[in-house]
Amino acid sequence: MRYSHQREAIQEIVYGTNAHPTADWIFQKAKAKIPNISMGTVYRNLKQLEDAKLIKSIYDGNIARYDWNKEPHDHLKCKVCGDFIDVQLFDDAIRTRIKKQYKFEADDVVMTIIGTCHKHT
Amino acid sequence: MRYSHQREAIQEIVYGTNAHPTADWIFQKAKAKIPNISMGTVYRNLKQLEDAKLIKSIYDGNIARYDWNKEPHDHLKCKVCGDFIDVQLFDDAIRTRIKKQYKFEADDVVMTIIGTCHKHT
DNA sequence: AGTAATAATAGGAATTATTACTATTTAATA
DNA sequence: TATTAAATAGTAATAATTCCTATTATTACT
Repeated sequence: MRYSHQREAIQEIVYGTNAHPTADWIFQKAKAKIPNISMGTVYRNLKQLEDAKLIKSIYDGNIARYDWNKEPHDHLKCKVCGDFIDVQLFDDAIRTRIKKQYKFEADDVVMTIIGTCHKHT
Repeated sequence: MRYSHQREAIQEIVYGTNAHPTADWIFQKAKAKIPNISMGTVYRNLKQLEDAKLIKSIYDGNIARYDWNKEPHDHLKCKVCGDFIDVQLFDDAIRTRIKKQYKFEADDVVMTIIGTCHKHT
């Protein structure tokens, strides 16, 4: 993977927030630094960064979000403000047990708790 | 919600499979019964059926699938054949504990294990 | 049964997220 | 510095879903 100014900027943007940004949010931020960057560049680089295990993608309903946190973890999704919050629900032992429990070669456990966060109570 | 022939057909299709069908799959099946049914009708009715708690929707990556199984349960997703399999990973006690563990009013726990099913080993 | 009110429909246009294409630019390196 | 191929900008295309509107069908009320 050859260096590119655009990819560096995109990576910095993802690494600089806990908000689990969408491709469009990243695109808007990137335009501040590189005014004529294009959406295709954002998507291509997000995919490359993910392939290189430098970021992870998660689906929030039907849209992709990106996360610098590569550790196994889960998310709380607030249906009021849309916030996506990192949580560690299980230790690795339980996670491993889940993977072994079924006749299934498990790679990844994706878990999201949907509800209302403390800001709206 | 007023009766409609189309909605009845759509509900029967969802209730008649364990395959967690997509809107398009349901549309194809519905056309066999009602040749001029339209995609908008399928989506509108799936939403109504979900609002009426008669079906549930789940996201498989970025596409919606529909499920007649309204009980709390999780899914194994096979990345080879795309199969989506129902599993009961936790008992209700654990599910309840998860909901209480965070300062978060939790409505639903969405969990999917991604990997390879027994057919490909 | 006949009619009025309005929910639901078909068909198609619009939207949103994402991917694909292509001529041009740019980073790596010989 | 010249060469080469990866990366880019800009734009077109695709896929899933939602929206719009004139027409149709169900229900409620005579």
